[in-house]
Amino acid sequence: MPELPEVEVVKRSLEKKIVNLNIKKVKIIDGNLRYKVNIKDTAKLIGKKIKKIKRRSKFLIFEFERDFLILIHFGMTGKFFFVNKNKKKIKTSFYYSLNKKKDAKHDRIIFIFQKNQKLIYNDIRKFGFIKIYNLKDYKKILHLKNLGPEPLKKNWNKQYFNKYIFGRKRNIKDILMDQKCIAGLGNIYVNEILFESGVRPTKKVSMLKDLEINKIIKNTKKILKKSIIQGGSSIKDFSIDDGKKGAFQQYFRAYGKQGEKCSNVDCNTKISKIVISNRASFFL
DNA sequence: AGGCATGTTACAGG
DNA sequence: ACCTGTAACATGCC
Repeated sequence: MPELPEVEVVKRSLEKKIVNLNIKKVKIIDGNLRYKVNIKDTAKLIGKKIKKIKRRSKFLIFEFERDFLILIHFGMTGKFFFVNKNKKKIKTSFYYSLNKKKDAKHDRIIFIFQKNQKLIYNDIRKFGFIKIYNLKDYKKILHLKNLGPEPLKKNWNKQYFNKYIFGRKRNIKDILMDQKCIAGLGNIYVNEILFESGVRPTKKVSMLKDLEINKIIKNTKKILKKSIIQGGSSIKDFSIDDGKKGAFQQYFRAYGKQGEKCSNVDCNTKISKIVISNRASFFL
């Protein structure tokens, strides 16, 4: 799925397209996402205007006037297409085939606005979800309740991290993947952050040196910021506005690089791949 | 054919 | 109650 940088890029793209548009109709083609989407729920949105789009971790939040909000998670393969007034279809996310017919096969939910503008939620594997909540229940949303700090905010810092890992026995990779510790990282960025920091993913958090912790904190921010500027990563194919592609994948130093020579100066070691907690991990 | 894939969460056991 | 590890979800690609 989209990790934090990709979701942020989608958020910025959608802000320019759908804020202040009124929902005229919601079409459910296949509501069997991670959580069932019902007509009864989507009917509440008819006639409502999207006032604001927010991001928390890998979640997107559309806020409507007064009463409702929708919470969106892309799972592994969720994405949006926006169809504008000229019927031009613009993808705002990643991971799809180059075959348009195949693509349309996975359109799941369609939000229709005035003048035939549409926002299409497309999801191959259907791990993603769209949930509707009352705005007043914001604080009760379980998905958001237990999330750790945003990596780009000040509360992702050494003091917090030291406190979090104190007494824990897990390895650093699992800890960074854990959304309760830090929200928004996934397998790709955790691999990149640890590689950049020179810390093996298998290292127990109790064994981390002060210097390593500093590097991990600093590189989290550095790598995520750079990726957002680059328009996120595109593993399959990814375009934001007007078919521009995310470009951060060309800066990957670890993810998917098994067997390749390390990119550090004067380093001839090949990158190896192992599986940790069922996820591929790349390191020296 | 079998393994793998950018993720979350329900559940079981300590 | 907290901490940790594992399986499950659905689909396509190599």
